[in-house]
Order: sequence, then structure tokens, then C-alpha cells
Amino acid sequence: MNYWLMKSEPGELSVDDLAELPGRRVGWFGVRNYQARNFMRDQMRCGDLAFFYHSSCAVPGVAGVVKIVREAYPDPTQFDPQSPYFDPKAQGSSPRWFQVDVELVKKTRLVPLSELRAQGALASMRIFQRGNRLSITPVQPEEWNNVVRLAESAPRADV
DNA sequence: GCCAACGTTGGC
DNA sequence: GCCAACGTTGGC
Repeated sequence: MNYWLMKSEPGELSVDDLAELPGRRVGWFGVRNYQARNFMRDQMRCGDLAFFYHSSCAVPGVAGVVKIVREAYPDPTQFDPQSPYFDPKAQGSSPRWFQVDVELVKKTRLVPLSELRAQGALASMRIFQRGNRLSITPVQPEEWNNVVRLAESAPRADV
């Protein structure tokens, strides 16, 4: 079983949006980076857990926990000319982009990026590595446990 | 809006 | 296969 961090822009899909969806599930469409795609396609398995991370917003940070409930299958938006994620090079016979389905396990308090950064034990996380921009990154079990503990603790006012 | 970092594209 | 140009990401 693996742990992950998956970024979503709350303007597109927030943790509250996910909580309102049928079954609290969504297909993780729109990933257009090969490395992130490969993580989904080759390594994500049903039962894996991931942090739902809010990015490109006023307070980026961990907002919830989701579970992988369906393994990789073709992302339909790549074939939809109306979609901003349309990829004219994708062929139905050999899809280029994949998605998994995730289900909300629970919302957490919003753990801001600044608070994660203030934890020395989390310095190893991929989101803190130089120039990291991947929307999906693996999380080590120890990192996972540390962030979960942080999410369950009282918010800090000083970061 | 800025900008650093890095991925992708395409001519050669 | 190289590499310059361009596009995107994402925190600030």
C-alpha cells in the first residue's frame, strides 16, 4: 500500500466540492504530465491513500484524505474537443492520459504549506524539493504519519 | 502579476 | 540528439 499527495486547485475542485459529489468520488482528470501520469498508471493501487492538497490558492495546504477506489483508466477529457484538457494527439486506440478515481475519506483541518514547512521532519517531502511542480507525488509512510498527526493537532497561529 | 524552475516542442 | 524558444506550475 502506497501513500500519495495529489494537488487540486480549489477553484476547480475543492475538498468541499468533493464532499458534495455522489459517493464523494471523482475521476482525477486533467493530469498532463508524464511523470504524474506514470505514478497513476503504474503505481497507484486500490486502497492507496492520498492527501488532498489545495494548490494555487490563498492558503495552499493539505485539506483532506482520499482513497484510490479505481485504478488507472483513460482520461475521457483528452478526447473531448470542448474540454480544456483536450489533446489532439491522443488516439482512442492508444490513449495518452489516464486517471484514477478517488473517494473522500475525510476532510482534515487545513494544514497550511507554511506549517508543513515549519516541521523539520517533513523536509524530505517531495513538495519541498527544488523546483518540484508535480501534481502527484509519492509520500513516505513516515511523512504520512507525521502529516496526519499534524492535521489532528491544534492549528498553529505562528506560521 | 512576478518569477524561478522545469517540461515540451520542433527545427536542424 | 541537441538546444533555443516557449509554455506551465505554483508560491509569493
